[in-house]
Amino acid sequence: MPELPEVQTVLNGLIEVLQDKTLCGVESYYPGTLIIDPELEDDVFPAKLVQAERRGKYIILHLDSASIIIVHLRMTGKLVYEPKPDEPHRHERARILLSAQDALRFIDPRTFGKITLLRSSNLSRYLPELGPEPLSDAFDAAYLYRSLRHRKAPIKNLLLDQRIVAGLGNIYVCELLFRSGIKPDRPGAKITRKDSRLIARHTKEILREALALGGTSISDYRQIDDKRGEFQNFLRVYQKHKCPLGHTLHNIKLGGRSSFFCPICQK
DNA sequence: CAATGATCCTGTCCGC
DNA sequence: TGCGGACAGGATCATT
Repeated sequence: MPELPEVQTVLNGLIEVLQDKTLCGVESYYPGTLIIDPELEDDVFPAKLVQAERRGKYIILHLDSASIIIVHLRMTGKLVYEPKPDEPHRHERARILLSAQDALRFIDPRTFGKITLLRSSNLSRYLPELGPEPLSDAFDAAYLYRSLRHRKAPIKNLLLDQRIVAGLGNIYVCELLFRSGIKPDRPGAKITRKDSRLIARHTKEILREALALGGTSISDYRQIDDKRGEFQNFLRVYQKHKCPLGHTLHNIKLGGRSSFFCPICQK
């Protein structure tokens, strides 16, 4: 459930933690969590972090050894800084080793998360096709209208498609559609120019609000120092029974995801 | 190409 | 009290 605000918050914490640290290696304790590029050079570690960025829900760590670490938290992944880690925790799937015996633990009960270690020049090969960042100028009403006008899938599914816009997940899509007054099952082709403006505006608005509060902590998500985000206190429909006006909410499955909406406020 | 559905996985919750 | 089943969902793959 980490979406753009949660991933960005983790990245911000990671930049703090990795300041002046030397990365010494990666270990994995669960098959499939750590992916190693076959073309990776031999002498990757020790290495310094030279740049850390986020693209959609992917964290991209550029090392000075012409290599990159990509982290994807998926559902339940957590990065936890530990000055003196002992034996791997029950749900610890991998570990990024730092100087002076400290480490970043990758805790992931449901095991969907991935850490990839690759040669820098192969980055495009290891990142899927991703649409524009929702907070960038490229994500505007005109772009959205063009992307949706010939599609008959529900708007909810289309906004979850990372090829259309990168970084949204189930929680924020439910919330931004409520704010936009649009039912989640409306076909993309029925989204007007005016609706596109509402979606673009509310997407940016809600992401900025959530970023300012360190994200939404539902179930497993935590910041790198194990603090919760606070945006869950401002959700209006996700996992709620009534909208802010007191109307009873509906919950339908779209693309296998629960989709909360108000049958009165959303058209 | 577009749309849909299954799949992966385990902690948690619910009903009986 | 215990157990079986439903549920949570991001990305990928298979099918139509």
